[in-house]
Amino acid sequence: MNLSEKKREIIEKIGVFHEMKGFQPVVGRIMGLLMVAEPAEATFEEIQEELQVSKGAVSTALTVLQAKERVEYRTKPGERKRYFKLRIRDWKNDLKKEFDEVLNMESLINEIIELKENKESDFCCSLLEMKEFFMFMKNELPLLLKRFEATRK
Amino acid sequence: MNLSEKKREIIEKIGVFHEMKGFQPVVGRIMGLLMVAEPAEATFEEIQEELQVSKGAVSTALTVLQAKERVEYRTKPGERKRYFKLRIRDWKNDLKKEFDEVLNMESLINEIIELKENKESDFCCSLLEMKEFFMFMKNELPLLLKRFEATRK
DNA sequence: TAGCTAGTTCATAATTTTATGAACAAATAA
DNA sequence: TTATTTGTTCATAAAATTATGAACTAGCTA
Repeated sequence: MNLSEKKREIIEKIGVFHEMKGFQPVVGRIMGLLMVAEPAEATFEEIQEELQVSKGAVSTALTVLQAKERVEYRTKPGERKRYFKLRIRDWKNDLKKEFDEVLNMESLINEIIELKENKESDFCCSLLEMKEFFMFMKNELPLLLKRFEATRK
Repeated sequence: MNLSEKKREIIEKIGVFHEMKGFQPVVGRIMGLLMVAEPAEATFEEIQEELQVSKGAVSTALTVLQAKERVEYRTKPGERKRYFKLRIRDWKNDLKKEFDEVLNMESLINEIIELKENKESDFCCSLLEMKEFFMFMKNELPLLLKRFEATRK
């Protein structure tokens, strides 16, 4: 493999980025590695050597990544090694999931509003405004995605 | 204070929600408490009693929340106690910050693309498409916010 | 059959995060 | 002045997360 210093830095950066999203450190680093690797795949052994972590850690992380549908593998004829790669072509679906998650906050906000005895308070007015914003976004985000796709034809 | 069972449940729910965003447990619970409290504020002591945590934990968490501009306090004449409350009226600014953060991914994607020797690969094409999507969103999200505000007049 | 290769599993160790509580500070009250 | 209230700070404890490495499995290969 033998990556450049620059690539190693970016792996760390991508790693931290994914840690912020709740992934374990090794999981994030693997995503980073598969981002900068060229071609964009790596074997179990290459991952282990490049990231300097134990077999167990690599195995666990790859299991997580496959369960979350972020990584898949192919094999080559006559070889038993697996070549792991990011399912990056699914990025639009992942994004839709993220949108949904954020927008599910609307139902949480609703629960809070329902509990409030005084719905006229400043606080409650802000909550209502937030709720309306999320309803608005729920509508608009899919339209935005469609418009983006239209620009790509 | 003496909150209902339902409110305690929602505090936990909001707490977990914020843990997912990288906040410490107590920090998340305090945001939850200040969401459901009526009126929407609480003293140091009330927070400590309601959440059953130590003074140190409350103090540290409130420092974090104030540093991140999520919480502020007021005092009442003749009282030394502070009444902490969420700066919920700033929610639109917080949202803008979150938008920016997500969209900063564009520069990270760019760094990766620049490093690639073969820019014709399937992987690189997906990266380029992602990059274009984030550029598109960078443009459209502020417009969307404006349109939302227009509906509120 | 025995010996590799390519991983998986899991008890335990190392590390990091989070919470505690005692000692302290600063302001007010008595 | 001394006591009380309202917190803060920080060393240490407790808990949770993460990584290790040895033992294992399953499929080839010789």
